[in-house]
Amino acid sequence: MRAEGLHSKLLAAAVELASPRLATAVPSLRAVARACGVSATAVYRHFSSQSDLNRALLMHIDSVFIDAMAASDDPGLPPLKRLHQFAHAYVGWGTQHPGLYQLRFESADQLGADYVRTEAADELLTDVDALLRACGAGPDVTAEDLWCGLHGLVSLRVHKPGRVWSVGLEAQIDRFFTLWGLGR
Amino acid sequence: MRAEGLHSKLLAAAVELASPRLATAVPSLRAVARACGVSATAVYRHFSSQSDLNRALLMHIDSVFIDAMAASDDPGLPPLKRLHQFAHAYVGWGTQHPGLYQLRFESADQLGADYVRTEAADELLTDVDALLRACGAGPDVTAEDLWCGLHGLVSLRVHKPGRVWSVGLEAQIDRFFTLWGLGR
DNA sequence: TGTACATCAGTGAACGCGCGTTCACTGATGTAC
DNA sequence: TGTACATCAGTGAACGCGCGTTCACTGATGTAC
Repeated sequence: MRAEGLHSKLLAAAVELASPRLATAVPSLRAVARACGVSATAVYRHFSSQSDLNRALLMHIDSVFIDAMAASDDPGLPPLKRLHQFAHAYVGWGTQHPGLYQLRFESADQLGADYVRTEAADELLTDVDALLRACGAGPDVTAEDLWCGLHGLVSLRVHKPGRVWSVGLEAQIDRFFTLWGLGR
Repeated sequence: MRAEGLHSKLLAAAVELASPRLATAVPSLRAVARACGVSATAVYRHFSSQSDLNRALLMHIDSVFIDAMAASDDPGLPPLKRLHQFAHAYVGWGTQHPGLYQLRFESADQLGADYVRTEAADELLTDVDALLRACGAGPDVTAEDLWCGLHGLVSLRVHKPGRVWSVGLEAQIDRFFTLWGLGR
């Protein structure tokens, strides 16, 4: 097994363990090793401690998230269309990877501060804000507001899986946009 | 020590342990016993198992939440005023008891389904919906939408305590209301 | 009123578990001469 | 090309920890006669 091989295998296993609904916290070091069919001590060849592994996991999740957002964007499209696509991609990513979403947006600060490099996410917010301006959104609609709104949608759906909602998720997003004066 | 005494002391200790930011999960049975200055086995006189204690804790948190909402309401006020008060009370409760908020709205389903009796919360939603109608809110603004929006505000603030927001929490609530056509 | 007894809320020791971490080790790979 | 050696990614045994849970127990309180 090549050195690089196990390193990324461990990270991938950690992501896979954290991904589904079940994950209430970061996966244990031993669980990650087990998932790779490797002894617990082998992990220490690649990460100096559990918190080092956690840090790597959270950074990895962050880049997975950023990549998903970037992949959903097409700068050639009109701003309003791009905004809609961002929103749906954000909500889609969250609901498809509830465990990762939870770790990225609802746990990182508990697991230890400054785990997540926030520059990329902040850039994203700046970009979205520019799109909002380009769409002629009112001064009282910021990327932060949009983020809060979308987060609320994702978070509640993810945490109340049994609940029956009176309106579909996609439709609810569109309704938010309409209220913000950003209807289709 | 009277029997009833320890029972509620344990519950109160569990709430206190869960309340602050630190709480990443439900407090352990031993930690609760320790906080009451009592042996771990004493807990079994009052709760049949850890999950029984958890269930009681979550139900207790739910009633604390419902009580806080009820206390903030004054049926004598005009509907719009009542809506505003509900919103601020909801967000205030969440940010003042982040650990409880997290357990009530972002963990319950992970800890074991049907822990929380949802009737009271559903009633609350129904009441809020009635208030929205009474305020002449558009058909595309439901209590669910309001809940999602407010939850997004609370959740992100609670989970990103270090983040600097471009607008204060109270102002952001009012901005949401304005967008919904429910300005002051 | 005093004695015998049942009740029951508490105790402390012990269990097996998964955890993070350490330690001395093994054995394959790569390099120096 | 062959031999000696260093490197280093892996192993398994062991540690101490906090956890939930069990067990036999103690000692105060309340009741029956």
